[in-house]
Amino acid sequence: MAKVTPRAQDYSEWYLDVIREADLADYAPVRGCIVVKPYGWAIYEHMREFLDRRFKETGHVNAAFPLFIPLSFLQREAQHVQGFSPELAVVTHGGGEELEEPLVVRPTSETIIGYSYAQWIRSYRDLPLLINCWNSVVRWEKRTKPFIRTMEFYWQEGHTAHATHEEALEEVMRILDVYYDHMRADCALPGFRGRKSLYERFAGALTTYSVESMMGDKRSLQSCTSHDLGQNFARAFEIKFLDRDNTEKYCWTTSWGLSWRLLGAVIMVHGDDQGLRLPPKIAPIQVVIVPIYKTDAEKSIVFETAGRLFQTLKAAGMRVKLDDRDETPGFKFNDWELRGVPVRVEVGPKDVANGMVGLARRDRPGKEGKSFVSQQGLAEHIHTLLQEIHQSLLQQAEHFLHSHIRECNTWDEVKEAVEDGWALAPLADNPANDEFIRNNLTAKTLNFPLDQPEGEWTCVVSGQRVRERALIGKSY
RNA sequence: CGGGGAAUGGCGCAGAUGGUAGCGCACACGGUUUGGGACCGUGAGGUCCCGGGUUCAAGUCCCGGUUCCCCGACCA
Repeated sequence: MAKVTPRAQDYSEWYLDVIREADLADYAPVRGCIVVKPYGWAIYEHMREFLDRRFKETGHVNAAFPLFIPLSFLQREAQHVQGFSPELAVVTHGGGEELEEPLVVRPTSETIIGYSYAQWIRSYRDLPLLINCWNSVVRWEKRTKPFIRTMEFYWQEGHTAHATHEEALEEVMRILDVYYDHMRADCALPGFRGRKSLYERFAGALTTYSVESMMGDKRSLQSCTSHDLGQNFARAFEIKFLDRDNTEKYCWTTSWGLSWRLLGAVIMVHGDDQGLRLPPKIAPIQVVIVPIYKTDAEKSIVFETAGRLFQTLKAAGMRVKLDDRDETPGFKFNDWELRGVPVRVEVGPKDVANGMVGLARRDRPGKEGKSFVSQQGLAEHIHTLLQEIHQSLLQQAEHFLHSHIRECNTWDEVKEAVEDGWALAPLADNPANDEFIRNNLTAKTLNFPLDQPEGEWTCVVSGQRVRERALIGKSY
């Protein structure tokens, strides 16, 4: 009766099965694109609300910029165009006529936003300019996977301009922390903040920072990025300001993004053989109440209690659903487990008589996660339980992550480590080393974690003395 | 973009040797059920991925294309 391929049997099949069975998304009739169904979108919406709040708390405002970008804009920044050219969707015709200048469907908006910023910014008083956009972008990807890599994907992209490099750097790190906190506090996803290697940095950036997450198959997912763009885009788009000293200077800009791929990470990190396991904060339904009855008489008393509990939990601010479908309890249990609902409340005739309810927590399988508790104080109880479930999911993921990272000091150790996780190894930040890794392993440099042990070691590739270790692993 | 699989009802699949499609689940209706994916009966649902070709006849054979999955290269 299993509808979901066991995770251990075929991780990729399992992932696709969960997406289908939990009703998150469908394939679209266009290659590499997906249709996100209401349940999947609801999760994304919650993630978005939390992030948006954090952006606003740190002084950012939202705005919108065009989907189409003149091709020439992309070409103004040499590295940028080189990096993105292979994956551009280009519009050459409109209204039945060939366009004078092709329009690019935005792969990211640095260029078109740079154009506006150049017009908006005149004085140091206009800085910093802190804008975020919720939109979708298009990249002509060769190989796609729902949520993880789609040709069109929804995300947010932040773009800021500052008077000094120091301020820009502060912004880059502030956002990296916003992402990191969002991942942990809202999505129960641990990860490593770090600097991308020069080889892996964003096309056009001075430095790129990322959070790397470990999926259930021990491959890495770059969950988000925050870029120090230096003055590269400011020079390309003439984003200048008159400083206090009455001299004209180029701005220092940043950009940063987090996409719906993070939802893919939530599925991959927390899901199990029963299906999805959602962190309570982003679960569209946090508590489901399943009534249990045989006769009509039982039905009516059970529903009376279930309805009352529903109102109580709702009034306590929880997203709760009373499942009144005409299905057997067993069916409903499995159904909601598949959809990852964190807490299930079971109300049967015995419970009504005893003033109790059955409680099942999704983070623990089977009987282990089941208990019976009093209807008195149920809201408080579940409120605490939801927090516990969040912590438990985070801890499980963290344990998995840390137990699959190995400190390595030689190339042979790295080679072995990436077969079952990530290596943390001394590495010189030189593109030649990245290429060596990519050419000799099916792994790559993930990032140089911000938290580094003190010391000096020998680079596992070049033999140089270095003071930094990099995470190396297979990745999506 | 290279290599390998695959495409048949919503989902999962079966359809040697060519003869005009079937099963399980899901769906609709009726009844019996309901504390871990209930059962019986009745019923509805299919351009067999698309386009050509071979043939009296194509889900099946041939050619071309599209999409999906896996492994690489490339990228959030």
